[in-house]
Amino acid sequence: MTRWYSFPCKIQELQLSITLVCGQSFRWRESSPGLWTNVLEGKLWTLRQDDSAVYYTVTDPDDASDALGSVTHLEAGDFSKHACSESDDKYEAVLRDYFQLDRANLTALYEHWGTADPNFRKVAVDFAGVRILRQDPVENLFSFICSSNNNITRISGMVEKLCSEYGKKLLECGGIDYYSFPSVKSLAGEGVEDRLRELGFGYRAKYIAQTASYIAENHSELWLYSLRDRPYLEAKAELMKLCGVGAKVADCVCLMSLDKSGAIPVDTHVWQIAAASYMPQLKQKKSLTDSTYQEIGNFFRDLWGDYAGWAHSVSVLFCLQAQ
DNA sequence: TTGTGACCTACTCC
DNA sequence: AGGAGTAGGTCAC
Repeated sequence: MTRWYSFPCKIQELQLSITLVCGQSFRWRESSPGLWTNVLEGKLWTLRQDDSAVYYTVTDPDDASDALGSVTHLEAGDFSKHACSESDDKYEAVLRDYFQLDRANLTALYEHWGTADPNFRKVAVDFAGVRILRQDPVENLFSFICSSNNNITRISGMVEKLCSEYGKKLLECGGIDYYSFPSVKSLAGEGVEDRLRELGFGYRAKYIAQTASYIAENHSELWLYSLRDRPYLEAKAELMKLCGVGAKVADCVCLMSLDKSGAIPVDTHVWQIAAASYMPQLKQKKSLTDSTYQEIGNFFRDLWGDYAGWAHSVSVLFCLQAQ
């Protein structure tokens, strides 16, 4: 029997429907209306929320008693039939960490950004509760190496292939196999580049294989995690030594898995936003140079403050919606 | 330093 | 039907 847990959480602090699919993580699926499913820390999670709480189930493949009780799917009205326990401390701690609920008060941050920036205030109306996730650095890094010059649909498919090809199968549920994200070591194996080429990764196949080999030979996965304890610019410089990791991807990893809340990935959208609404002098620039890249990041950090990277993600949503 | 073009693929548009 | 254009960049001149 699947057990549902819950903890109190206002929608202004966390909106799952936007946060989970706005291009931070490429693995969350809406397995049934209002239910979000993904693998986290080797377990299968399904989340749901209402105005006042987040509800969740966890299936641990190592726990035999769980194996048959997975729920990624509910018929209408099913939810009320499930008993809902208050919470399980260790599971709740995983989610609180992933959503950074104890790190940042989003309501206060929106207030701060809106006060500092009238443009932000307009955006915030439509996009409450958008948070930066605290992702696993390995998954975050390799997913965003896939993102270059690419679209979200294809990126998601590539990440899925990475998992089914090189990850570990955790369990099957509702006819779907769920995998862990591959380790650096498994991506550093023989023939990975050729295989990824076959799977349609294009030139990113080389980036993935080389980056994995480089980390496996010169560092370790722990090294990647340890960048959480280094200053922003140092962590970014380290990441940019990796093949296929330029300024934008490095900033994505800094922001989304290495705790650098001020990192601003300047992609084509951010460049457009900056030129259109904040820095008109950029309109005459033909391309995004290194110095312009830095100039844009510094501008927004100055405007929005320490959590500028978080505010930036909300603004990008507005830009995408406007298209 | 800044500017250009190539790089893989899949999907959209005409 | 099929070619051009493009999508949350990076690397090499």
